[in-house]
Amino acid sequence: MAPKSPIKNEPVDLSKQKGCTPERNPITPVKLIDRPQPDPWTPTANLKMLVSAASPDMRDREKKKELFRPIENSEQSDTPDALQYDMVDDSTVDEFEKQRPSRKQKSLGLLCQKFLARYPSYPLSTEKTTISLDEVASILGVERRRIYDIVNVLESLQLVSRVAKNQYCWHGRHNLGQTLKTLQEAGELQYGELMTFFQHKEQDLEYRFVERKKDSQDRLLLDFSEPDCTSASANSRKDKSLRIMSQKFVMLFLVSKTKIVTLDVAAKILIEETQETVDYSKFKTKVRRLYDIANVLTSLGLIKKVHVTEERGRKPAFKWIGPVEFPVKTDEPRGHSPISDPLPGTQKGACAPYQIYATGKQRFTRHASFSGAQPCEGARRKVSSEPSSPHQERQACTVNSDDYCSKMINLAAVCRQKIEEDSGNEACATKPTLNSIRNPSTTSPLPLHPVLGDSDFCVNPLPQAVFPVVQADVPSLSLADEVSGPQAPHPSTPAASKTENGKPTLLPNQSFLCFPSSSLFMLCGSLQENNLCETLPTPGDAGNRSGKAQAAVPPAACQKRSSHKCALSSAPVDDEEPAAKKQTMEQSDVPLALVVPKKPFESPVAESTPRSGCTSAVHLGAFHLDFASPVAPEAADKESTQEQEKWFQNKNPDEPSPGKEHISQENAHQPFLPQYLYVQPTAGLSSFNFLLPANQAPGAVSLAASQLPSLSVPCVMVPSAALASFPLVCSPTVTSPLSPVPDGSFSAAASVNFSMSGLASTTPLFIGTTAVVTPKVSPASAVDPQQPAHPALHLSPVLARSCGAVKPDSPACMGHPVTLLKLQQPSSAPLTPKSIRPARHEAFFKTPGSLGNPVAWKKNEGSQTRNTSSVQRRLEISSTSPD
DNA sequence: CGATCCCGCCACATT
DNA sequence: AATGTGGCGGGATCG
Repeated sequence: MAPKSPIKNEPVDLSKQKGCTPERNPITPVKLIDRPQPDPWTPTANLKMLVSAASPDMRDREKKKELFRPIENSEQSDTPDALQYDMVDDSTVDEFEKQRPSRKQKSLGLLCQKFLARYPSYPLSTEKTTISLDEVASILGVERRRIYDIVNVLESLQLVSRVAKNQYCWHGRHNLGQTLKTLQEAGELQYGELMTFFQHKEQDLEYRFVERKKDSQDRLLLDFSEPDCTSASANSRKDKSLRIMSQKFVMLFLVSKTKIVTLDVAAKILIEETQETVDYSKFKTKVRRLYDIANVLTSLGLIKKVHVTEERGRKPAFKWIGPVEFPVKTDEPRGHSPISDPLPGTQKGACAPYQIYATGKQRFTRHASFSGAQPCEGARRKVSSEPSSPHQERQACTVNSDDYCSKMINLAAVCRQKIEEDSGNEACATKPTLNSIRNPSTTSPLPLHPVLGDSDFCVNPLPQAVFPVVQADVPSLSLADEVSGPQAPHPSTPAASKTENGKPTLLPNQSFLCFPSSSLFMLCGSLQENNLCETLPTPGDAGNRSGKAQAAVPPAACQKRSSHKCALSSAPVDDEEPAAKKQTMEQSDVPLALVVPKKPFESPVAESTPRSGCTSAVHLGAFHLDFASPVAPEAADKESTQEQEKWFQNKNPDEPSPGKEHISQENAHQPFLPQYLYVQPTAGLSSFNFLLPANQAPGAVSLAASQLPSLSVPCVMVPSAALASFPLVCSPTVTSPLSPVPDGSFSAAASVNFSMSGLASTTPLFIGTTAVVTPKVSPASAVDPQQPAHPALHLSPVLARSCGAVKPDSPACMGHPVTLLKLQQPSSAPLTPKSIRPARHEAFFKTPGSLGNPVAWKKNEGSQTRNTSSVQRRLEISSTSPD
């Protein structure tokens, strides 16, 4: 085997440890050749070579479809093949060149495969494999930096853990299921609810993500990190974004119904507050990182590349092919649950180990698992970091509170200002920007986009498919099940169909259900729960309960980790405590979404289609688009890039974009709208456009109750999550109009409402057409981190109340949620979305139309029609109450 | 030309 | 200060 195909060898370089300049000249074959030759071949080296060589080849082959998975077991097997290939290929010099380490050969994905090939997927529990970064780097012939990329991702999934300085401990996939479960739970908690509920789109998801992201993400991260790597926690902030991003990214998949996530969307979601910076460049950077992560995940056989075709075009996306939900959390683990089918390939082995694992320990509580899981590291790091914890924790409750708070505060301040200013004008638009910036920013998908956005949003398509899908998925989760099951069963869909003209599906969407989402529970606290349950038909009480439990649990779990930190985040959550409030507060965001579009679980149909990726994919795409293109109105023409940039950078074309951060505020201030306010979010991606009727003043609040019902529908369309954050003011008038807006109009909506009245307390409302919003942000005034937005679906009642009543301090939150629920349900049929829906739809449609916004609207309309339908729009209201 | 993403500078963290 | 980590984004490749 002499063949050391130089080329290949080169990369490999047995030689040495990092020292070897890996390849500064990758290209030049000569050098390559030289290097390799000189080196003595060690067995390892050969292996390396082989592997490296093979990998590419293999990869190519497989590439066609799936990625790899090949290697795992077999280093050996690969080798042979590799050799052969090499031999053949290499035979000639030319070939060398060819093969020369093309980019592909150097790809992170390939590198990761090589890396993984070195270790058993399911190592014996007893043995512990330590990984030396330097060693691996040298073996694989890459710079250490690259290894970090791989290891960080693996660490996020707990496949490895850092033991010490250059040392990592290989755990293998034993815990993978657990980890994924945990992530799923975490994701659900944070975003999940929405997601679940919302079938449609990911918009929701996105929103949620965005919104919540901050908090939750952080939390999650913390949690994980703590357990695993404490360092993270200890580390400061910066912490390994890659790790965090990886977890978040995975969470997106796990929470996603479709299991398909486009890069755009993911990037948006992941962009955290970043506020200021938000520009396009940031987005690009995020995308780059996602590619890195995706490559590793692909190598792990957890995802695969796919393309989502949208109207506009196809977007790159990734589909989760790893184990899918672990529906039941608890039980599954044990047996082997099948968590799923893991990978298509052979991997099955995994299962076995899995089982074992499960048996072994921790599985009980998922939470526990986390915490328990990593021994080594946790210990180490934690120790270090811990100290401060108490302190932090406290705040933690607030969670990130600092950040949050600050943000909130800022927002509030901004809002106020705006309001004031606006007041002058009258309309008060709030400014989304702030929020957006901070948190949510990322997301806002705006409907407005000329191009995509709306339509996507609207989701025309989705409706049917989506729902079904959702349902299907949802069930898996206990919460979901509960909720959905009971409530919505059929109604929605059918009803929907009826109602709407053409789109039945839409209806479903539109209709909202009240779910007792986990969050709800939380929010409601004990009180709520009951109500909820009652309201909802819930099929199974148990279900509900479970739901609750879950809800409660998860957080706890997350937090659980021994670490204090965890506590922080989770703290509120803990079931134990009565402090429902706290929880609520903290999570407020999350839970909020009370109302959800219904989904008929049961409908078989839906199930059947569940995954239809297409649909979902589409949706996603749409979302993406939105995000991406948020550009919207303004930039429509411009290139995408530019557009994007604009978005990010410019908030509004019209408006000057101030500086980054502040800008948003400024924007808010701006009086723009004569009639409507258009707000673009600065923050990154999200660009939202809001149109608010200027007319109404904040006073609108009045609407409240009475309007509620009606309102819900009409007014606002808020696409992005971002919106959520913003406080909106509705104009009463608008609402009233429920009427007619042409559907076509798009999602965009008009929002309206609210008066935040002042803002003082301001409760921010969010209205999402589709989505929802989670208003985490909302707290305009108060800003508590906690506050939660409640997603009220309906907003109406809630809103009204909240608005009116809203008091920041008061625990309104709790109340709100409840209210909401009631509202919907009140009708006996919660479901009856039908009746409602129609109205809403119209309203929505009309609204926009009526609103007519400027450019944005136009664009939107043109592009799509959002369909009203689509999403149901939910309004969410967040009341922020604060404190 | 857009999608990917390698490469390695450089800042920050840890030792 | 040295070394470990890893954010980040320019710009090369790929398709």
